[in-house]
Amino acid sequence: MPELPEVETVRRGLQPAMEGARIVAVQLNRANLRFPFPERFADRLTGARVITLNRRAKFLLAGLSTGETLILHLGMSGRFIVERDDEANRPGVFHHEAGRLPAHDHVVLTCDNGARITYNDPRRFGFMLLADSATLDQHPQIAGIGIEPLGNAFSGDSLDALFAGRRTPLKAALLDQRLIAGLGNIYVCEALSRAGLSPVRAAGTLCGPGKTPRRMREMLATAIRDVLTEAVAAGGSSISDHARTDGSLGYFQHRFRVYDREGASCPTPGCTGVVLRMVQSGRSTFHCATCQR
DNA sequence: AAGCGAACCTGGCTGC
DNA sequence: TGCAGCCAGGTTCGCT
Repeated sequence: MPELPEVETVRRGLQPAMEGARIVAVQLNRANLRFPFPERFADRLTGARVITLNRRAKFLLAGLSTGETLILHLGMSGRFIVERDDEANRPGVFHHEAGRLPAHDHVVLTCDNGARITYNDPRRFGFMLLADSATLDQHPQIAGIGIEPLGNAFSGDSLDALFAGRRTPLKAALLDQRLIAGLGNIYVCEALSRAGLSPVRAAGTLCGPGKTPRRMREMLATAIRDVLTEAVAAGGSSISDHARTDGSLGYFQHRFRVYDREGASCPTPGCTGVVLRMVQSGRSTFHCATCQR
């Protein structure tokens, strides 16, 4: 489920329960997720205090008092459930638990503030790792990650440098985490729709000094930033009562222009096209061939 | 070197 | 109702 906005929403949901809390118990219900858990994983977490909870790309990074950082990735279907002692025996109070199978509760962290944080992941594409905080940037999972699209440095000029000489389709280039960090299938489709750019266009055609490529990459950078910002805001708007930590799409899914809208009229004002679905490198691309060139 | 398909898993939905 | 087939928001591996 989780692309950048969903991971950021999960981070904000977990922050009140985790940051400043000490982990007092760790329950592992299996030996691995996508990867095996680190050696002595439970021992290395137990007693640690969570100092910071940050996000990089689609990773959550919990900085611990032990000098290690807990690296979390939700894969396709990972989610967190936060419960408090007084709510522990009232199943159903969390609407997002609908359909949750306890068989997929793989990790349970108990904190000294009474919070119990459960990681549930049916497909187990997610993972948890530990890294030395001092050298976190060199960790294989973190090193080589591209620019943060919501950071101050991201712009059309960034795309000029990243896409130069690339003949790969825009769709694939935007999904490449080594170039831009945190985009996934949904937001790539949405950003290209907003920018009026074809997913099959070669990425390198946005580069160079010309007026047209400059305009195209500025449009794309703006579209990426806007769609992510709006999605984070929409996810955040549902946190008011309780932590929305399940990685679901919140209310933003009702605002998709093209994703999962095959056959619908193109939402671009004045465009008479229809939303099409195609497959690029094994994944669905939704787009309008009329206004996306 | 880059680019593509397959693989890793399970669950949910569609259609016969 | 049952079951086969297809699809899913991510990443990595291995083969052209």
